[in-house]
Amino acid sequence: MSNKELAKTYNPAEVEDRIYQDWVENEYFKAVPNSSKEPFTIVIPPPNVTGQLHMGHALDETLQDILIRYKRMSGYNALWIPGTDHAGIATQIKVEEMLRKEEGLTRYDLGREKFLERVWDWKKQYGSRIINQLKKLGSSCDWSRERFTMDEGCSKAVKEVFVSLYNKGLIYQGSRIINWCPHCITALSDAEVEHKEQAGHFWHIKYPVKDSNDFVVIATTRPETLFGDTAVAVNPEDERYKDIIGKTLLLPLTDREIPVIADEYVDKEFGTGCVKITPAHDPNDFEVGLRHNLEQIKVLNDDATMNSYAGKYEGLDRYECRKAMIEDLDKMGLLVKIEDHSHNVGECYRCGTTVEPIISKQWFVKMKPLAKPAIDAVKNGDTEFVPTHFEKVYYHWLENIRDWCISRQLWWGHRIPAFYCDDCGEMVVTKEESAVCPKCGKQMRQDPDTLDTWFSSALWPFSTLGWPEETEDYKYFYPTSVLVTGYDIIPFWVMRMMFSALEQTGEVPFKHVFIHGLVRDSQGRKMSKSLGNGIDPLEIISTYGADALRFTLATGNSPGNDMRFYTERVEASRNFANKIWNASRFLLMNLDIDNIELPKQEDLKLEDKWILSKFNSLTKEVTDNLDKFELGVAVSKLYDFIWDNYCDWYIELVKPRLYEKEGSDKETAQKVLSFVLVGSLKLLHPFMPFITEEIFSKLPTGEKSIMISAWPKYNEALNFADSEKQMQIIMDAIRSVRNIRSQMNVVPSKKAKLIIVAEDTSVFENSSSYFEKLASASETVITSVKDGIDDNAVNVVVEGATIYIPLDDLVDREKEIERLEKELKTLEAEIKRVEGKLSNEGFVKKAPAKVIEEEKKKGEKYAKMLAEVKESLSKLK
RNA sequence: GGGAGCUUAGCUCAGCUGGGAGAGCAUCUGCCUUACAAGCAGAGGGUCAUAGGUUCGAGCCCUAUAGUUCCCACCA
Repeated sequence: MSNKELAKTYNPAEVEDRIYQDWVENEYFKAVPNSSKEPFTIVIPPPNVTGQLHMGHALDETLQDILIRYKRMSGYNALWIPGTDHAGIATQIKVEEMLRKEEGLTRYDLGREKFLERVWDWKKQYGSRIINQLKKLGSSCDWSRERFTMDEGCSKAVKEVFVSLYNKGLIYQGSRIINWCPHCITALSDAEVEHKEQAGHFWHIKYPVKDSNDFVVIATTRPETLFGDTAVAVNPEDERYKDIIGKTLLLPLTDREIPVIADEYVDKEFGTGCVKITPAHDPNDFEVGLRHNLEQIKVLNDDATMNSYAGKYEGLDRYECRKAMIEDLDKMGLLVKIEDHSHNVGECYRCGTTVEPIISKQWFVKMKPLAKPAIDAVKNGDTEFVPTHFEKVYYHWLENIRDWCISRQLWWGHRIPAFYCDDCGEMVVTKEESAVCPKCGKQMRQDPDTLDTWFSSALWPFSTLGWPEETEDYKYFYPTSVLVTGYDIIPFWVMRMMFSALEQTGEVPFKHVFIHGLVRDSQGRKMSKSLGNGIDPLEIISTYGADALRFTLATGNSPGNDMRFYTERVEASRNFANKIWNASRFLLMNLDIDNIELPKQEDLKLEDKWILSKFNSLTKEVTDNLDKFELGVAVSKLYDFIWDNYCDWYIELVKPRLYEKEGSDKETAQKVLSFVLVGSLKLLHPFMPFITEEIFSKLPTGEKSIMISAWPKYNEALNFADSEKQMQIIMDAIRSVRNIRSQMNVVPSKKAKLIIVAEDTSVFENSSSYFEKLASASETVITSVKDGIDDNAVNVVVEGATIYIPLDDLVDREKEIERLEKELKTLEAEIKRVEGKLSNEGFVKKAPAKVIEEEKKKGEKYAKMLAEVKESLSKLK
């Protein structure tokens, strides 16, 4: 196949990898600081190394790549930094699972060091897998800058931030109620706990009063925490329990005695009005405990089995214990009743295990002082959310935030840079690898815990640019331009990047936060492994091509909204790619010019001016939409323009000119076709990079690659409003003729004469070929007089003209009368509406002159058309 | 208990600051017209959730209601 010829259908598999390779080899993705250009920077939301590409990533990366490619073509120094996240818990769980399945080992069998080696092996394998998958999508990341949250630079940033926050008193160690996952055996932050409605029970249990036959009844949803009770509380205002305050209760199943205390916290109306207080296992009880100086008794081991405080139940799992003790309480006559009760239960966001609130010594970030500037930065517009309503979510989180528990009892992650002296108990926080006790000179032991994986993610926008060093990259590319991410991780990530950046760099990390929704299945369900309803983006790419996938994800979707994904939509996208392919194929078959340039103004014919003018405004609109993050709107305008205006109308209109042997008309048509195609390809390139590049390479543009070519600019000289309007009338006329012919069941092969009687014949000047080509006209007469037309000719009325089609032998009189009467009715209704509007005093007084003028024109137009229709009807009858 | 989003054609969704409702798919009719049947031409189909309000004018702004989805929340 010669260089110019294209295959009949577009085959993405044949071109994508080759083109991507080419881009990489030419280093088109690479960005280096250059003070003569304005930077445009995006850092990728780093996918987890555990994962593989799913539809959510595909959407996220597609949107980013569209923005990056658009800005790169627009002359910005566009940098897209790729990378992956070590994903502390997620990865550790995966590797532990693998070890257990394949080798029957636990991490403890291997020991910390060996285990970490295995995780790094895993990371090498899977981290590169996801990077390769990103490339399949066409992502134009600067791969020379690929980062990992645990690489040297990021680790350095983590230590820097930890130490600095610690020194400022913004990081502290303390014993608090935290969320504990007994499966992952680690503390979790509030954000990592998902609350789910669960059907549970209310167990009503008698606590006997000491030296009395009396008892109080408490209601609990977690009876097993009874062993940690150190008081029962009632509301001080509660008349029912006034005289019991201060008395001592015998805690069932134990030999402990606990007091009855009074505390405002208790709601008289809820439950029995008596609350068991378990300071070590409930955040509220913890607070009550502090107020009343109660002992904190922890009854659970790290794996949620009962400890020795549970007496004979020691060693049982929390739920087994619950079952056993309830049976025993029942036997003892202490169980009053069991009520059904649905309540929210916290689950680990990684493994789904029910989380236990447990008192534990952990590291925390003090949030209040950090939250304030982060709120202000959005309030004063330094960072803007798109769409803006997500700012509310953001504010809500930050305004109600509690201290962030950052320590994790995991091995995989950034080790907390705190060191302890086993001899004197001294603690040192330092960036150094090791520490010697400043008091007794002994080698210190590093904190075994690691940091929340989001601690390093929070630094991502600046740690990836070399911070804390004042690198050229950092100075030039920071702050970044836009962050693209799903609304589901605003609290995990966006918020934390905001306050971290403000605290560390004194600047917001990005100017815009572009939020997208979730990709759901065809029934609107979340795609998930357990449901098995996930659609693999790579399979879609191999069947339909990356461009079709990207186009689908970018189309019909507005910022922040979820979208449904189904293959019929991808097929439509693939068909669009094929349409462009064939239009280009057609052009190449008819192209004998060797450069792309605009013809001279005087050579332009009506249709040329029309398409150029349309293209010109398209350029403006698409650019405008992209600047406003309206990617879905932009891409559908491109679709309509290319398919409808360019292919279905313009190409058809100029075909006769192309088939001429030679001449300026032919050459002009070729030039306009090429110019508009190249321009359209450029506008489309961010959305469909591969096919646009492939076609571009076949066209005589003299440029090396579309991805580094210049973005089209609006050009006032190409604004032909009059031609657009004239063409519009002609197109309407053509459609009307087609419509009539179709209604009369006249096949296209049956040509018929057209007589166009126009008020102003210049509107239809030189339009004969259009009608012959597109409206099956055998010949077209354009006249201003209505003489000599067969009374039986079918006619159609358009703005400023009536078109007669002598189809005598073919016409069904009855049908034609019916059609005209219908037409008459609609016109009358229209006129009535316009008249009603114009006779409305309020409208005439208050509406803008432009709108009134338009209505008046419409009225005149309809009146003329109505007269024509009436005349035809009277002739037929 | 708070908060947010959604409700537009049979289905999935667009609709930018208020000025006569659109697309894709599906349906029906006719076309293999030398770029494309993954195509071309034509057609049908919508009291824009409901009820009020503001306005000369509301799918769009305001209020309430219903349905739906999601987020947040320490009522044991």
